Amino acid sequence: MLNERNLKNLLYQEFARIGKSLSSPKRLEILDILSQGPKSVEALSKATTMSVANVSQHLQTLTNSRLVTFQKKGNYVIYELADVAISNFLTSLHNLSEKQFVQVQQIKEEFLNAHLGMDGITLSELKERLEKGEVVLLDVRPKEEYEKAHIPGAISIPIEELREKLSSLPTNYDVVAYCRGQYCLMSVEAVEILKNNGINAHRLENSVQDWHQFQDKSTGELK
Amino acid sequence: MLNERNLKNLLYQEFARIGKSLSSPKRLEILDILSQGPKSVEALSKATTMSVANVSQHLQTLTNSRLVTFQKKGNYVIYELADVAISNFLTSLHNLSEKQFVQVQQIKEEFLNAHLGMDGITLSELKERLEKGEVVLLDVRPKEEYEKAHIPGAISIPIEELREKLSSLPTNYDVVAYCRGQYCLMSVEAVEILKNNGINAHRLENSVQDWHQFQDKSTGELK
DNA sequence: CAATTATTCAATTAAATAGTTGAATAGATA
DNA sequence: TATCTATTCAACTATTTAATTGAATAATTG
Repeated sequence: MLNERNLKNLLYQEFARIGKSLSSPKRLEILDILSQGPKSVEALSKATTMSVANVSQHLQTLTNSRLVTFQKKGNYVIYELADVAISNFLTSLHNLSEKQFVQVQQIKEEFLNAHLGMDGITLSELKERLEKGEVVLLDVRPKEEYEKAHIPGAISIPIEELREKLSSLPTNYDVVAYCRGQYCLMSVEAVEILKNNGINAHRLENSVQDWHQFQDKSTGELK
Repeated sequence: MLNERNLKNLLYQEFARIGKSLSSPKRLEILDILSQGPKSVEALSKATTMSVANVSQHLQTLTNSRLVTFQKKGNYVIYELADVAISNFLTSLHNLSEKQFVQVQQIKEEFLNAHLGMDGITLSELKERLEKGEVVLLDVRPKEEYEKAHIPGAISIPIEELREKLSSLPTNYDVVAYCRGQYCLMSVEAVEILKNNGINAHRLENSVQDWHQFQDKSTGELK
């Protein structure tokens, strides 16, 4: 019988398929890593310090809830997020989580402190230094995201390619790296790589969206 | 020991607290109902056809993950969403889910078919008829959401108050009801109430955001 | 103050889930 | 063809979870 109650049950069951996928910390970490770009099972296993079999199992539940897709490349199976929308959704989960739990904020700060010398930079500092031509702004997200939208003046070097392309960066400028926002760790990694190679680097913890809001606000004030 | 791995584990555990809350169809339904406004345990129990004890238990997990808050009102305990951001987050979950699963779309359509005579109206039809002054546009979301943003020309009557305020509506105009978008059922209920009271009503399945996008696109075309 | 009402608590059961282990596949290489 | 490698499968254990039941609270009403 397909009455209203049953229809609702069906609908919420479908919604919950995604929720179930997001209910395991390990799966959330896998999704986060995949939001940096496609990865093999083995690579995910290393990055998360989980057994290969376990990662494989998690990837199957993620495949079932259509959050990831895969394709075989020779011996390897390469997984990736099924849609860019998923990356945005994860970001909003992070933000919501921070809003509800003070400890999330604290953990993040401890994490940044652990990465010594992770100097941040604010949006207004960035704007000022960009206008003076003092800094190079580096977008380390996957190319597609950069192409969709980026902070004006930014150049794109996805984190995966940063090590190879270091030479294309000027050494006499400071570099400011950014990615998707506070809980996006690609910019943290980027700053570390840059510093290890003698380039003075800062992390911008804001996202493209934050930048737009900042612009709207400051032009709004001028009126 | 608080090394990088442990920090990551902690962080993803926190994120997963919210995910866990979203992993049960029943809890998602409770959240959806609460996004229409504050409700007592009993009211939620009736609306979901779950036992009171069961609803109470779910509400406790939701309280623990900070998605809902409550306050005692005499004999009753009134629960509500902890933040407006949660309502938006749920909407994006619905949209993501529809994107990933064709069946979600199908279930929705069966649901609308089950509500006989649920005539929809498109954004461009609405615009035309609004300009001609043929229709009254009715926003049935909670007052706060209307105040934050609404489709220009819309009047606000939250679904909870619709029955009492029916008399304030003109009977010689068609009414178009809208709420948060496709999976928001308040507008469905509104159209039913209106029709039952001899008012010719249509449902707009778009959200305020959809309307903005529609405006941007149509003004864009004029350039 | 006894009865009523709304909610929560505590204990139980059945089902679902996460992680481990070792074997099975399937593609690549030698 | 034999061997190696990346991944998946299947079986199992330990936990966690959802829902039910009946009792316990706590505010309200007569």
